[in-house]
Amino acid sequence: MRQKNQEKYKRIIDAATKVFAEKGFYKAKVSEIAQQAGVADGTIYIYFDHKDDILISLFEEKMKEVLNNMKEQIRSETDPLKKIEKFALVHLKLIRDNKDIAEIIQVELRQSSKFMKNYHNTKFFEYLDLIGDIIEEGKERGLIRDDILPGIAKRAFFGALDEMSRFWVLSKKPKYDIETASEQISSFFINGIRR
Amino acid sequence: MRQKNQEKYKRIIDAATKVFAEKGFYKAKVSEIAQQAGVADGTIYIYFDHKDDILISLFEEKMKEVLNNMKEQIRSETDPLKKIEKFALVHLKLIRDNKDIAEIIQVELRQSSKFMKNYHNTKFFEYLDLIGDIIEEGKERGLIRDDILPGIAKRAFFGALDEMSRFWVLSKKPKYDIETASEQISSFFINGIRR
DNA sequence: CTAGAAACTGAATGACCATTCAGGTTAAGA
DNA sequence: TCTTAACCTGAATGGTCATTCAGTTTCTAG
Repeated sequence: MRQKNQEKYKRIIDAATKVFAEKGFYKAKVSEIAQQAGVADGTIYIYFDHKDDILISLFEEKMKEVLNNMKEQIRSETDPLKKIEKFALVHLKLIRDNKDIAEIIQVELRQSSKFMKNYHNTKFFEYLDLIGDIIEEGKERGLIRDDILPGIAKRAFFGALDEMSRFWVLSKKPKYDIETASEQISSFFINGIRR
Repeated sequence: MRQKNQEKYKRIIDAATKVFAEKGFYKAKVSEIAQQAGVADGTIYIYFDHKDDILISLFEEKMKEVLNNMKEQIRSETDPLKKIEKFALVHLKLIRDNKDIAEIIQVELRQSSKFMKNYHNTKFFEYLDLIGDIIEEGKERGLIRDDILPGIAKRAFFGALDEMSRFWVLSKKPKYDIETASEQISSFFINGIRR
């Protein structure tokens, strides 16, 4: 089923991305997703069990991409501090180039914790851990202060980037460009934690 | 009306705080808020126009408190860098002591942009600006680097704190205590931006 | 104490939409 | 060409609330 017509599955996911981003999960109508995807309402239920299931699948798909992409990009740097810079830049570029995904991650990621008490967003934690690992590495190499707690630092760094994204996603006219913001944020952070 | 029985108005707001925090805005039933507040369903509509209106009023009320409280606490410090430390501590304490409010600000603040395209959360921007102002002051006094852009820095700092809050709000067993987290975060940030 | 207004109540209404399913279409193999 | 299983369709169903409002209670002022 999800094998026969993978193309249709993707089309629904993409339609959902667009509709969820625009209206938010609860205001989005399944029929609108169907229309956007060019299929009948009922067809959605051949590919997904519930409306919830669409959102969850969407997350999984998109986060997988994001995660792989980020890993790839980070790999090219060897210096942990450079990796942090790279992370910031890639993250913000991702936001700029994929507003829809950004908006969903922004808004629905929060929602989802409540929305599905059981659904644990593993991929998101993996993403956070990319930062954690870089910090660990930096500590081992003596580039980062010993007293830094990676569990806090990774969240602080992600949070900083994420809040900046929110600003972009919500405002019409971006006030700062990606490069400036990513430089500033990684500079605060690197100066803040380096030895 | 909102004058006659201000006590009932508050009771509804408090009930809504509890219910929204637990279920999220969309899954929260007006009838449940009514029950929680000990009034009839219809009574809600004497005090509020729509369900939306409850959420917005709730924001206004709570943010007013938060804002005043923060201003008060900050005032006692004179050194901008100390103010930043204080801000972090007060913010995180607030989260710890008001999980319900925290959860709503966390989740619904995001939602609200989409949820009411027109509603501009002034109070939230005021809150952000508290940080912006501290940074400006620090720059003027030569304590903070000239190249720091307060518009970015304030968001980065808030984002860091906010992401940490999210972690607490969502996880059962807080891994770090407020004091540690606030020290770490303000230390990254202060070292990151100081001259 | 009494009339009228203001508040309050909660059952009834009606809109909205996720989900279903009876019937149609497509495609592949014989 | 025929069969039939897999797919797809979209109108109909049913459940869920937000919101209303006719009726009741409480308050106020004269």
